[in-house]
Amino acid sequence: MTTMKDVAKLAGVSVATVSRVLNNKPNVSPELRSKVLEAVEELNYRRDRVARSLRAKTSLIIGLIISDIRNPFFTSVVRGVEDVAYDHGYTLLLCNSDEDPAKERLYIDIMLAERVAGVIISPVAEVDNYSSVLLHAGVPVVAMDRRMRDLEVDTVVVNNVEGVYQAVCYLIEQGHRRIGFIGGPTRTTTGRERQEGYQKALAEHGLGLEQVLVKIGDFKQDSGYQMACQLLEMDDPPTAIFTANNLMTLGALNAIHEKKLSIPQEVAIVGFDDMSWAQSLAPPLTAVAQPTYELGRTAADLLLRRIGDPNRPTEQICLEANLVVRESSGA
Amino acid sequence: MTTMKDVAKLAGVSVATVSRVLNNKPNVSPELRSKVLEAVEELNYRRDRVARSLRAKTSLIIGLIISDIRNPFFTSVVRGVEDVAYDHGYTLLLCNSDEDPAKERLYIDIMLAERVAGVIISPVAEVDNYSSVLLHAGVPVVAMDRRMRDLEVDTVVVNNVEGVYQAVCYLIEQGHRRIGFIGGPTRTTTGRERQEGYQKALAEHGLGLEQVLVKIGDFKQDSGYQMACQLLEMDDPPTAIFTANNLMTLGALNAIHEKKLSIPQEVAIVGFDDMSWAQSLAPPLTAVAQPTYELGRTAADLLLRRIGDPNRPTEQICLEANLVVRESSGA
DNA sequence: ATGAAAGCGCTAACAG
DNA sequence: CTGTTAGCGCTTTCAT
Repeated sequence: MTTMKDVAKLAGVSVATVSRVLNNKPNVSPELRSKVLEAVEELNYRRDRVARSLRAKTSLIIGLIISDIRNPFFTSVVRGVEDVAYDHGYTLLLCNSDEDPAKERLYIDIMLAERVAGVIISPVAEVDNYSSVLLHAGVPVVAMDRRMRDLEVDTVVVNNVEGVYQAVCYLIEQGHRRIGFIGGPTRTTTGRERQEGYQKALAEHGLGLEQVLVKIGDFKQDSGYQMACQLLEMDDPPTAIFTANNLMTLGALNAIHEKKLSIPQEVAIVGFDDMSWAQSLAPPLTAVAQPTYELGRTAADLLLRRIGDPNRPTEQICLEANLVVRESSGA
Repeated sequence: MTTMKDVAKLAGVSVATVSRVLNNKPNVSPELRSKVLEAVEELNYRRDRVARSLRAKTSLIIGLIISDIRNPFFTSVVRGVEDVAYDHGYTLLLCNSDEDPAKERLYIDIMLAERVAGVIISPVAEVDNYSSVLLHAGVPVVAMDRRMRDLEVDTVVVNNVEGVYQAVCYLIEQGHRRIGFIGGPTRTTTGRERQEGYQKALAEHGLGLEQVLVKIGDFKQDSGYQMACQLLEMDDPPTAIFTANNLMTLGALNAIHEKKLSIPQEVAIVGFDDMSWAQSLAPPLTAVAQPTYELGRTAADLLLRRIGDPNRPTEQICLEANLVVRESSGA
């Protein structure tokens, strides 16, 4: 492995000069600069990022802590983050908290130990967030998809309330009066805000909130299935169901198919999060589309901007979601 | 930030002893060990992984280079890798080569610069692989999903030939004689092997290979759509189509739906890779299921074993795929 | 504008 | 069994 010392020797300069050139610092004469660059080329020198990180007290790594890497929603988000990071020379340290606070904590400690340049996190819970240790250590943090309470951080989320509100209004306009809701954990802002959108739509149309129609799942496929079964097995089942994320939608669809109910005639369904296969479903799924890739890009942008200027005021960005009407919601 | 020096001072020992305790080295008396542990606890000390990496010449990071993070196939694979890595204290440096050799190269250089403990890669191409520089630098490498030629590395792949063979045989048994094939890039082993399975099935049933029925895409959704359109617009279109990965299957389905052809009556379809939404499609999709999560776990296992013993003979593992028959392939 | 030199926090000889 | 010490490769004062 060639080091800066080798480069310096070949170029006939000091290591300090090599470092200056490599970091695009001023105060290097053009001649020496090109000499160094030549030597770098000739030796095929690759700067050691670990040594750089130790000395500079920060790395070229961005930590990304998400709650379920298997969810296609996050996949697209990760891609957005990666694209921006790549353009700026950063690489991603990917962590899967798996909705587990202990795992999230451990990963946050690792972020610190790896001296990452910053962290983008989709927090497991809204409060009691261990992310504060990152902030105290001076590590930039961006909350993505889910907000964090009591913590002054840059944030980018989707307008969940409005997205669900639109969808449920649409169902009501289609004539539905009993609309089941399969939500996510209330410890997350996404879980609570989506439920809020549901309640808002009902209230504005003078429909009472029936607690029995509200089921809370865990954003995973199986809970969508379980909750849908509960709804459909009621004496007076809902004529429509809204599912608060993509995986639970899939689970609910399985339940509906299993019971051989026709969509949307016997039960209509609208899901949060539009996926690439939504239009190939039977029937094509009406869904609330969120700008997933943009969410990732925006989070990375916010982080990079804060890394560049740690003292700028924090920013809260809310991206809009929009309803894509297909056939599962009724004619 | 507290350092080992602080811990040593509080525990009344030398930094060497602290290091020994933290690394579970022998030759430390139980008393000192517990004293150190106490001090670590009290100071809430977190070892600096960067300094450790610089000195130890290796990090606790595993590099993961895949070709498309947005493909749900890789998502599940990543999860498998992550689970194993997490259990062993490693974290993942995630890189998305995007099927771009230049990006793959750049990421490989970064792996070296970050002194990763090892790299799991799903190579963009079978030959001319830059991964050799990793090997030369002594960095353990595992090829995953796709093989690398001319390079002696641990490898874990899926039995593509057999998987496709089964599927195409099934279609033939259903009475199909003209079966279209939408394949992947021939620079990848997955692309070539899946085509091989198709040809093998035809040959064994005495059916000639019609080049006009073989279309090569790029494993992305749009190419599945384009190629399916080409097939369906022929004067004498195939009565069945096999698509060589999940995204192209989605694209082909869109083409079929657009042309209002009924599945499987007017055209049957079978895809490679079984996804969670396959059974919710219209009609439920017959697919070749690969053990994606297991693929990731196995790759991580192989890598960890090589890190533990760099001189062990390389291992080639082939996981089996199996056909899941649903309705899209005909009665 | 350039170079010499002092560490960043840790591990691993080496010495005792 | 324990401590002292010499770096790992780089960035960054501080002189010049």
